[in-house]
Amino acid sequence: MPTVSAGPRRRADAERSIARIVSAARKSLSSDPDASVDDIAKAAGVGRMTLYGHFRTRAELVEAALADALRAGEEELSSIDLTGDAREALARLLGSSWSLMAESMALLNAAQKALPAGRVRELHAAPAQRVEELIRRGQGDGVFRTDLPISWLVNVLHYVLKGAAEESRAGRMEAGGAARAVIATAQSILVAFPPDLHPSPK
Amino acid sequence: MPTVSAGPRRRADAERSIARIVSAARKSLSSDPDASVDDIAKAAGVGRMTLYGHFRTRAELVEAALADALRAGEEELSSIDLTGDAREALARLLGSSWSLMAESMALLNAAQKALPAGRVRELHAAPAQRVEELIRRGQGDGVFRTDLPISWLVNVLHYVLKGAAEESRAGRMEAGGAARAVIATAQSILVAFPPDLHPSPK
DNA sequence: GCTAACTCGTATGGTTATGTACGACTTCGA
DNA sequence: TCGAAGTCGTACATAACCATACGAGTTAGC
Repeated sequence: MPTVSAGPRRRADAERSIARIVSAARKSLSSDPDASVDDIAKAAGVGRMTLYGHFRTRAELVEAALADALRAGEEELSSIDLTGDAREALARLLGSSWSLMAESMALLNAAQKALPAGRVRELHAAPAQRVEELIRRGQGDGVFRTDLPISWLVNVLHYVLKGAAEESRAGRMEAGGAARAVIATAQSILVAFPPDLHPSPK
Repeated sequence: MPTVSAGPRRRADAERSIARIVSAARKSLSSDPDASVDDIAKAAGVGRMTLYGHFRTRAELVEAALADALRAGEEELSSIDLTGDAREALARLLGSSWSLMAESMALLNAAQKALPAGRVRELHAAPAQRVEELIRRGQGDGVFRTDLPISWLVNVLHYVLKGAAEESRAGRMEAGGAARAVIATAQSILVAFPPDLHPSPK
C-alpha cells in the first residue's frame, strides 16, 4: 500500500524514481498490456532492481499505474460541468471519458489480468459513481429511461466506450468519428422516448 | 488448414481423437482462455503428443476450436426467421446470439491472443454479415437509424453483447435479465426516432 | 495377419517471466 | 563528512509453457 500516498519517509531521489517508474508503467502498459517488468524498468531509465525495491510484485506495480491513471482521470472529469440538461451533460462527460478510455484501455486490460478479481472495479468506484449520479439526475428530470437496472446502464456505457476505443486503436475508426459515435450511441441508450415506439411494454 | 475439412485420408480413430480434442478445447478455453495445451489434452482424455500429432501449434488448435464454435453458432443462427418487422427480427437474433456469446466469450479472448491480428475478425465475417444485412433491411424499412456508420452499428452490438456476457459471468446479472437488457439496449441503439428529440442535427 | 497409421509416455531443449540474493557503487541529507 | 538510503548489475532459483525427439506399444483397415 505504499503505492500512492503512504509514509513520506523517503529520500528525494527515491521519490523521483518512483514517479518515473509509475509514469513509465502507465505509458508502457497503455500500449502493451503484457509489457514485462523489465520493459517498464528500461522505459523508466531505471534498473530492474530499483523497481523491485519500490514495488515488491508486478501486481503492485500495475495497481500503482492504474491508480495514477485514475487519479489523473478524476482530475479531468471533476472539472466538467454536469449541471443543466442531463443529455448535454452526458455528452460532455463522455467526450472526456472517451479520450481517457482510449488512452488507457490497454492498461485497464493489464490490471484486469494482474490484479485479483474485482479489484479493478473497486478502484473504478469513483468514476462509476459520477456516471451513476448523472443518470439518476436525468431520470429524475424525466429525460433518461428507468426501465433497465441502473447498474446495467452504467456498465453498458463503459462497454460502449471500450468498444469505441478498440475500434479506434485498430484503425477502423478515426478519433473524431468514434467520439461522435459514442455520444450518439449513449444518448440513444439512455434517453427515454415515447412508449408508442416500443413494441414491448403494455 | 487440415483443421476443419481437409484431406479425408485419416483413420477412424484419428477422426475420433480430433473430434474429442476440438470439443475439449472449446470447453476448456471457454472457461479459461489461458488453458494450456496440456490441460486441453487431459480434458480430451488424450496424450499431449497425440494432440500435437494433429495440431502442430497452439494457435492451430485454438483456431480449430473457434472455427468449431462458429460453425455451431452459424447452424443455430441460420435457423432464425429474420423476416417481418426488423425490430422483432433483431430481438430474435440477439436472443440466440446472446447465449452463444455468453458460452464462448472466453474462447474468443483466447483466440484474440493466440491468433494473428485480424484473423478472429476474418473468421467472424459470416455472423457479422448476417447482422449487417438485417440492419440494412431495417434501414430500408425506415425503422433503423442511418446517421451512424453501419460498421459501428454492427460492432457496437457486438460490444454490448460481450459486456452483457461479462456481467453475467461475473455474477452481476442473471441470464434472463441480461438477455432482456441486451435486447432493449440494442433496440434503443438502432431504432430511429423522431428528430425533434435529438439535440444535435438540424 | 501384416503394415502403416495412430497413440502416448518420458525425456529434452528452449524460451520467457517473476522474484530473490549478494555486493559494490553513488547520492542524499543532517 | 559520514552514515544511511537508494541504485543497479549479475547471477541465480523457480516455474510455466511450448515444441521436438525417440521409441515402444496399440489399433485400424485391407
